[in-house]
Amino acid sequence: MEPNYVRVRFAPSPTGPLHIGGIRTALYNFLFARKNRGTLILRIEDTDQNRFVPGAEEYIVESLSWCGIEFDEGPIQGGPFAPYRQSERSEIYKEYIHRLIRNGHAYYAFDTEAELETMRGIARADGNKVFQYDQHTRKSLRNSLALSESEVRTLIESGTSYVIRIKIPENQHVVVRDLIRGEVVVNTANLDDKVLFKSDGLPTYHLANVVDDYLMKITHVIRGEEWLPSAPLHLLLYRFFGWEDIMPQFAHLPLILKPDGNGKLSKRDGDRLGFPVFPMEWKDPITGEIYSGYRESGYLPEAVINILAHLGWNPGTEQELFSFDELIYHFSLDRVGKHGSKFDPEKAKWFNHQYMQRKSDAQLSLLLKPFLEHNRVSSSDDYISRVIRLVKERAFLIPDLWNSAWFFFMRPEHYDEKVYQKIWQPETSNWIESFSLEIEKLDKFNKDTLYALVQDYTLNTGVKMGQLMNPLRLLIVGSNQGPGMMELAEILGKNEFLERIRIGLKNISEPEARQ
RNA sequence: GGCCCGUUCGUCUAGGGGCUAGGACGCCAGGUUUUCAUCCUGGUAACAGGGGUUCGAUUCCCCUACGGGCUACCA
Repeated sequence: MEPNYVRVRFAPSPTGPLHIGGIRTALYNFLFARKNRGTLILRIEDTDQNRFVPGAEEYIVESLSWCGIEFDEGPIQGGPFAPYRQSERSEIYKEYIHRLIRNGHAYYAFDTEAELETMRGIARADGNKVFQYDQHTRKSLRNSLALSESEVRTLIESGTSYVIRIKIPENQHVVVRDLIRGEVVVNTANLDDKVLFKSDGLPTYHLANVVDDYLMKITHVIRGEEWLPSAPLHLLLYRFFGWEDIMPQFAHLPLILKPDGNGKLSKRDGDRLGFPVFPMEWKDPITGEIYSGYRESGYLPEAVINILAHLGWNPGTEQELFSFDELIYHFSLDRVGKHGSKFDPEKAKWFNHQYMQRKSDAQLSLLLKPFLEHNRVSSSDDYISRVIRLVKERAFLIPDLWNSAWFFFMRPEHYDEKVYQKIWQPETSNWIESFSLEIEKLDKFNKDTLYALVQDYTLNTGVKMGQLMNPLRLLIVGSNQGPGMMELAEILGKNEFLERIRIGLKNISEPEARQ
């Protein structure tokens, strides 16, 4: 492997669906890898069997793939450092944890959950303090540092369950160099003796992460800011293993925050505030709850990627819209900000609108077709393209394509009551009737001939443009919406146009035909 | 509570010792349009506060306030 080769990993835990914060972390890793012609690895961190959620790993893989984030190594594609699922690597961690014990950097702790809970209670009672298992308290607890060697041996041999904790050194300054934040200095007096190895025989995140990043030759750890507080612990582990000079560089990303109020974005925010927080719809296998996704809401993956890319990073120019390749070209860790950003659902929609406009008519037609099928209507490709051309600029999300074009494929089933009340006058029916008689006489029916006809009619009768056109629209589409009448009429064709007028005129006076 | 990180328009952000503090979303007002949208033009709006350093600080330093993260045999 070349000395400056970049290897990064995205390491989710399959405890549920990945929300857009996780997607963004994956995206930045992806962009960084591609930018530096490096390797991107997917590693599944499933060392907590209690939090395993069926379907979560598949969900993660599929949503990343929907976003266009492809991995070079991982559980599916394999690779030289397989396996890429931590649950399949448990033997490896045992070897390393014992190395730490032999070197005096880790120790056995036999304290039960109940005992620790008691300690927490005592600390709380004493001025609302928080109990910490650390250099100040470990000597009075049940562990191999406080107990005699024979006591420890007896405990282990009798099958007493234990965890293995790191022995944090006393009063040292640990300096973590972060690509985004600069130097972060922490005194070990504030660090606790984190559990490295659980009583179930599996490592915790801290150990597994460091060991795997080392074994997989990771060069840069790009992860969320929630990991910054444990970075000193990780650095200490690298040091104890003797890997400090080859350990990866760290980059802790600022978090994505709720649009309203405070705190980091969480899974419930989406449906509470009316926007998706997940890339794809997710059904909770236990509660059956459904969380909406960007894909199902009608966002384009390239728009989602762009939205996410700009949440925390900016190119330093005024360019806002990027293709995937442009993103790769421009991306750089030193243009990632330090502070969290609130997610703005409105701007997300605007981004999607921009990307919709950049699609070709053929591409948009493809996006419209499922709606046609769903409504059991069909049309020629040419007809669909003409419709698309007329309505595309109104589409912010994919379903808007159908919502603003359905009347090209179906007749209205009812007429908007409010619009009717507003525009329908006693004379209206007569005007429309006489006007449609004129239309019938038309040899060539298109937007130009129709417009000329309208001009003549209004001129000759004194009926105002709006007095004719608005009611006409109501009869044709059932509301006051839609593209220009002439274009609309031309696409519909003379027969369909007149037919809708006939049906409409017959029905609209019936109150039950209006809604 | 403790430790750590952060703070430019409502939001996403650019900028950086001397600028009319720039852009985008939103919002408001005009224009285009027979409608609703789109679109175009314009407008509104920000350097958290207090001390330093300096000829000069929004920019550098300190303090405070506020916000965020972490504080599990979860990641």
